[in-house]
Order: sequence, then structure tokens, then C-alpha cells
Amino acid sequence: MPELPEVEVTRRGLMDHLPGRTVVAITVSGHRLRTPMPSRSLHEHILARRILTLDRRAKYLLVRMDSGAVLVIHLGMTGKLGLLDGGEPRHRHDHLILTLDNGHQVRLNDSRRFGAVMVWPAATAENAESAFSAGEGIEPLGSEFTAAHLHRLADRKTAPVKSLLMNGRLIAGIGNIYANEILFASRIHPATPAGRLTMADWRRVVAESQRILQLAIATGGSTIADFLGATGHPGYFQLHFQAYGRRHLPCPRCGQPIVKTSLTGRATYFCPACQPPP
DNA sequence: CAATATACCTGGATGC
DNA sequence: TGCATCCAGGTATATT
Repeated sequence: MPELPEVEVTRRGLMDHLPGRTVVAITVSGHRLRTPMPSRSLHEHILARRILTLDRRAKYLLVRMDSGAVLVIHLGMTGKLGLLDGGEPRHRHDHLILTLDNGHQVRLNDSRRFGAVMVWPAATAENAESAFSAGEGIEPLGSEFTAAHLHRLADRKTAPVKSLLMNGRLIAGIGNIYANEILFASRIHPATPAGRLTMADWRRVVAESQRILQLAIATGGSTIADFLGATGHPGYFQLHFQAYGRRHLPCPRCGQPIVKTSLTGRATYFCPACQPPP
């Protein structure tokens, strides 16, 4: 579910309520997510600690504790972080529950269990974070995200430009929905070999990525099945979709029916007229 | 090294 | 209504 905008919306929602709070109880489900739930580390390094702030890197949320330890949460495909009053019954697929000193709870609910929870203990957190961050791509809303940089990244690459946009080791946070939307707005066919894009193409990709991701954040992210921000509000960016999920519907620009294909195993939507094949 | 396949899971939609 | 099948926002690993 969640790509960069949904994770950022979640982060902002939690920022209003978590900093300053102390974690007074931790409950985990018996299940493993993409990685085993680090129950021991959670109790050793997160329990009884105060939350300082929350950051985001790629699609990961970093919850920074006053001890210097960091709780890292990834939402996978179906993960949601919700803020609850507390006292509510445990729900199916609640895999991590942090109870705060004001009685409220933060719950990670993830039916498909593709999410992940990790803990970086204070003693090694700096190294862990550098290593982690080095493995993630550049931030689309950061200063490194320039046409020149992308042009260099794509040099001589024959993989489809859509795959490059979605390759988290090169570019962080762009998943299937936003890759489709960005390429539609940039008028670039998703299957175009990445190395064939011109500087002018990349300038459009940069501008449209920033515009679309920021608009998505401002509208609360995309709610397709059941994404809710931390405060329980749905997102509305799906109302702005121009291509994603619109097979057979008219292209908002020229009226031709949107086509759906599969690229690298992912659903791919585009307008055959506005995004001519390479 | 790059492209592709597969695996991890549940649940909703669709079709018979 | 029941059952089988397909599909889904992500990512790591193995295999060509």
C-alpha cells in the first residue's frame, strides 16, 4: 500500500502525538513480518524510553528515542500505523502495539505481513543508520534529485524507465502507483529504456515527481483499499489518478482509452497516444 | 551486472 | 452459496 506519500502522511500524523511520550508497554503478535519481530530488542531498547521525534527515509519510518536508539518501521504492502485511544480490543493483524504514558496506543496492523520492524540500539545506531541509508536511493524530494543526477544514473541502462523509478536502491519511495502517475504526467512511455531518456525528459520527470508526491502528501496520500493516516483519516489522492487503475477509461488529456499492461511483473497503465512507445 | 522468477502472506474481487 | 482463481500499494533472494 504505502509509498513515500503515505509513509510521510503517517509520519506527520504521528508527529502531533508521539514526541515527548514514553513507551510504557509493548505487545507483539506471535507472527513474524518480513523479518522476525525483534521482541527482545524492543523490550531492551524501546520500552520505558521517551520518543524524541520521527523521521522518514525512503518508505521507512524512524522513531528516535531519547536514549539514541531507533525503532524502524516499514509498512510493506498492507501495513497501517494507527493511533488509538487505548483499551480497544486487539485487532486481527495487530502485530506491534506500543502503549504510551498517556494511555494511547500506536498499533501496526499488517494483514499480509510484508512489513518490517527493526531496532537499532543506541550504541550502534549511528553505524546502523549510515549503512541502511547508504543502501537506499536518493530522496525524490531532496536536493540530489536532479535531472543531471538521474541522467547519470540511467546512463546505458536498458531496463524500462518505470523499473528504474521503482528501484529503491537508486531512487527511494516511488512505488507502482506513483511511477505510473509520474510517467503519465511526464509523457514518457513506461517501457522506454532508461538510458534513452534525454535531459529534457529527466527534467520533466523531476518536476512531475516533486509535484505529484507533494500533492499526494498534501491530500493525505492515496486510499485504495483501506489506507488510513495515523489519525484515522483516509487519503484523497486517488481522486487525482490520471492513469493508475484507469484501464479503458479515457485519458484525461486526449480521451484515448488508457491501456493496462504488465512490466517487470507490475500493473502498468499509460496512454498510448500521450506516451508513445519508444 | 542485468533481467527475470520466486517467495513471503492475506483478503477482496471476479468468474464458474 | 461455494469454491477456484487472480490480483494487490513492497522487497529480498535466487536463478537465468
